[in-house]
Amino acid sequence: MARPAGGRTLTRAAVVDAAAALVDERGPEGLTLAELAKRLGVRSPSLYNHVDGLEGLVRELRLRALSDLQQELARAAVGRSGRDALAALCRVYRAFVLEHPGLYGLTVRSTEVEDAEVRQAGAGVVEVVLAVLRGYGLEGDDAVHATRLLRSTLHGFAVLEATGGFGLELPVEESFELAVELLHLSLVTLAERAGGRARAGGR
Amino acid sequence: MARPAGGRTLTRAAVVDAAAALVDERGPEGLTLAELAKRLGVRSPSLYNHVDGLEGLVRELRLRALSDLQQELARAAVGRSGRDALAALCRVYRAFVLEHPGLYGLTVRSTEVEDAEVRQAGAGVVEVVLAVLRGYGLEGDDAVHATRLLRSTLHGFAVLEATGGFGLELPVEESFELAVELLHLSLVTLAERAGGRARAGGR
DNA sequence: TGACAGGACTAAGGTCATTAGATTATAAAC
DNA sequence: GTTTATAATCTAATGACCTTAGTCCTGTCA
Repeated sequence: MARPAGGRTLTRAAVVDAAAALVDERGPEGLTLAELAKRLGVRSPSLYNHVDGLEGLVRELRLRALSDLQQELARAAVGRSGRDALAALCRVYRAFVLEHPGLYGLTVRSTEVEDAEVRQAGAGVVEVVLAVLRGYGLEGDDAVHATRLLRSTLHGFAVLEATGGFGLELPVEESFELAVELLHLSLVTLAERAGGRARAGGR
Repeated sequence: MARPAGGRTLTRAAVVDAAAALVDERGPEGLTLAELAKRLGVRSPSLYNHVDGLEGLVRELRLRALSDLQQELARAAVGRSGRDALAALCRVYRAFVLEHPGLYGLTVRSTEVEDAEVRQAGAGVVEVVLAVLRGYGLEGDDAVHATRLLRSTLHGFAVLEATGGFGLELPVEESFELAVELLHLSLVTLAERAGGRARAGGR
């Protein structure tokens, strides 16, 4: 049988779906074309008809992760502003990483080559964060600084939690809510300062 | 030649040294026993005399990374307190990750198995952070929450920066200094609240 | 001087990614 | 309805890598 009889053939989306499930289940090490093919009931060379090798597959997963994350963040932020928006954004971010640790982990891998599409997908996520910060009255350089801080905290917290980095008995939930509150405070402070500078004549 | 003539033989430390250099240079993907052996002028099976396979080597590197990081953090924090200590700690943390991205990256890998030694090495790092927080008057649960926040921010910032996650022209340096300042502010706020709760009778 | 232990080697097996070439089912064209 | 083309699958084969088993040499110690 050189081609399946049932009329049904594999599709790129199906491959990426299965790969996403696999990497979340087994981690980055467990993401192999061999195992993926086995799950799809196919031989590994067949995957090359739908995906450009392992590297291409990872790229595909990265794009999907960023796109999904952006979508969820946007849905959480819409209709809210200020502290509400921040809290919703943070919680969704954390939940995403905890639910899709493997997929999210691929996001970070150093982009050796300049990949415009991946970069743009990343920019989409940043855009949502920026929108929330606009609710604090932050613009320009301050907004960029704040975005970096926010992303750093969220990324760091979620990754450390997902990899078991918080080894204590104290509930992680509380730590997270406190972190969000302190972030809110920081953003308010930053916005006030920026406002002060503006009123003083932009110096 | 089944054994080198010069009387000089390989040592575990030499293997780990070379591995650390390799992973910083080529990233986690580039860390292979084959390449490592080549650099050490030896065949790959010979490495098994000094290290327990690739997995054992990674474990060794993880221990070294945590130990080195703890040492550098401790040296930075000693003799300082409060904001000075915090700033020094943060800068050293960031510098460490930027100088040893590959080595540091191994630190995070999910510890599937409960490895007491690795966990203890991680606890050593946490200890230094806790010591700095004590300078803010933070103790108990609050100190743990604060440690989590601090580690999250530092980890997130450094990793995002090291992997090229901050793709803009705005200087990362400024963002970092601002983040440290806002962290300081958050810690002060948290300490004040804790003090207030204590004076109110522990409620 | 002779045994022994440490450390390097060769040989070999297994997993994986990847390429090349053969085969066939579906779909389009006639 | 038959023919042709395309697309997707397969088998076979190569090369990188990790790992184990077993051999051999060198330095040390009794």
